[in-house]
Amino acid sequence: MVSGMTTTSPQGRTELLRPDGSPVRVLVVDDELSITELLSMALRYEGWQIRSAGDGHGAVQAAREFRPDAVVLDMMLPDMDGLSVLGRLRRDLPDVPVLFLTAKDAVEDRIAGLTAGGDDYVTKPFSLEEVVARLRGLIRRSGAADRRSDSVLVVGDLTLDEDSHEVTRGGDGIHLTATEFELLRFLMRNPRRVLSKAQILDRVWSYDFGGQANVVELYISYLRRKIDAGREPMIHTRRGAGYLIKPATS
Amino acid sequence: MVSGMTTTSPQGRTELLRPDGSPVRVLVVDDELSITELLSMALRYEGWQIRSAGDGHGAVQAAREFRPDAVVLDMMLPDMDGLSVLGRLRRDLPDVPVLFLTAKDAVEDRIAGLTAGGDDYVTKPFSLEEVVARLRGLIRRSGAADRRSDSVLVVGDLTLDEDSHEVTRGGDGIHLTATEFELLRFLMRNPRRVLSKAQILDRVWSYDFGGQANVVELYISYLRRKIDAGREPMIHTRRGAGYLIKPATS
DNA sequence: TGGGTTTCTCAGAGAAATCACAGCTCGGGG
DNA sequence: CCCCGAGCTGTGATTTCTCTGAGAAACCCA
Repeated sequence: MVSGMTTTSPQGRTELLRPDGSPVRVLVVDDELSITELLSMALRYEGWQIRSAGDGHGAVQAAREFRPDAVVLDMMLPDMDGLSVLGRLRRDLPDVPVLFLTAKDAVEDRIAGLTAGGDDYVTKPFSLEEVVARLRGLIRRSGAADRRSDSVLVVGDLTLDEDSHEVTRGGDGIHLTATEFELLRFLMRNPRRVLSKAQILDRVWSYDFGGQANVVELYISYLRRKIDAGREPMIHTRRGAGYLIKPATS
Repeated sequence: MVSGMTTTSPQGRTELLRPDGSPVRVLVVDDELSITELLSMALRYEGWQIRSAGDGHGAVQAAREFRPDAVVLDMMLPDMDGLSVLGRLRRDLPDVPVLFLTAKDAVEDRIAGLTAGGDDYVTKPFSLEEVVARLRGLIRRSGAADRRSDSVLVVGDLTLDEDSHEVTRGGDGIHLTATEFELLRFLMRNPRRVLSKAQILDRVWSYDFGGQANVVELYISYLRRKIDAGREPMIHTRRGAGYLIKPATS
């Protein structure tokens, strides 16, 4: 394995690697076990190496020995407030990018200041696609990952830019809402693979979504109107199994 | 012998092996003995090494010493809830993929996040083919077995892709329904082997199927129309014994 | 606060898949 | 050569799945 290249995950997605070819390391800090579990699972699936901590002190200690390339940090920890944790993390790892997890009603301007340095944040409850995407962005921009693997997904004549959120089909710009964008990104990250409605719901909707399963059908319908409208369809239904996206010409 | 390759079993099926050539290990956890029995038998038949447990504590202990490559976990256990079991399993085996078994009507009540990490689930009552297929997928993707073993079954000029659910014969795409797909997959995983109607019924239909036995004949008929239509037949009847599939040229 | 946008529920229409049933075919033993 | 039982397949009823319109509620930005 050549050092610092991108390789292909079992899903056929490209994954980030460090310059020496070892997997990217991410530290997950949250006091709710179910959240660290959820995130660890999802991030491991990206091919990353994960360590988790349940409080501020654990986080600082773990950071010191694990030396992560990125940190996911809940702002509400039992023992220390988020800013203190951040300060101590930065003492050991000055350049590590941090993805903050905050409650929806948290003070926005506080966060705004924090993310000024290139960090980012998501509000709870989040969707896994969102967390993974932001984290990928942070790691990519921090330079921890070697290849400036580009942020554009391409399937056939359809493109999706994860940075600018621009989507085009056959050169024409297409406006998508946030949810539509997340759904399309998930599909495009798994081209030619059947994704069940349950999988989609798990990845694209927030982990506490308790609604009707047919939102997936609904959003697939929206996407088709925008992406496939009057063209060779790229989004296909596998009745009883799920949906998949693939280039029109095949 | 290259490490992590696939090899051919005495039956002619390709089976997953661990990098060191030893059989894949699977832990089955369910409190209903009939279910663990059923699964153990089916999975042993795959050439895998099986251990089973009837409750959460047993599962955790078994995982610790057996060190399985995958776990089949019923979400309804007498002593602990599924998430706790999962948490403890993950503490010892951070990367082990898990196939969850859930009641059909429990689907709404939050499977959330379960499939998030690349794990998967099936609802009870399940068909054995479904369980085996998902488990194979999980193990393949987890990297416990050879990563390059792709997901395409080939018999003669007939191919079946377990990821995209695409089926082709002589290069032509063929559309199959969910049940037809499962049936063909079972046949193709046992090429040149006679499979009795009872075996087929047991593997492809749910274990609580109570219908007429001639559904198998019916679906064989459907399959023939689609894959043998006007070609050298690949699906053959062994009167009084069952059916088998084999390459046309032989 | 107010209007446009987005998300989501609900429900009905329509399509597709599954399966029971029944009559027909075919192969092989006597 | 006939008969019987196993296997095949057409018909159609029923169930299940999917799509989508309509509208309510939440949200966002000015």
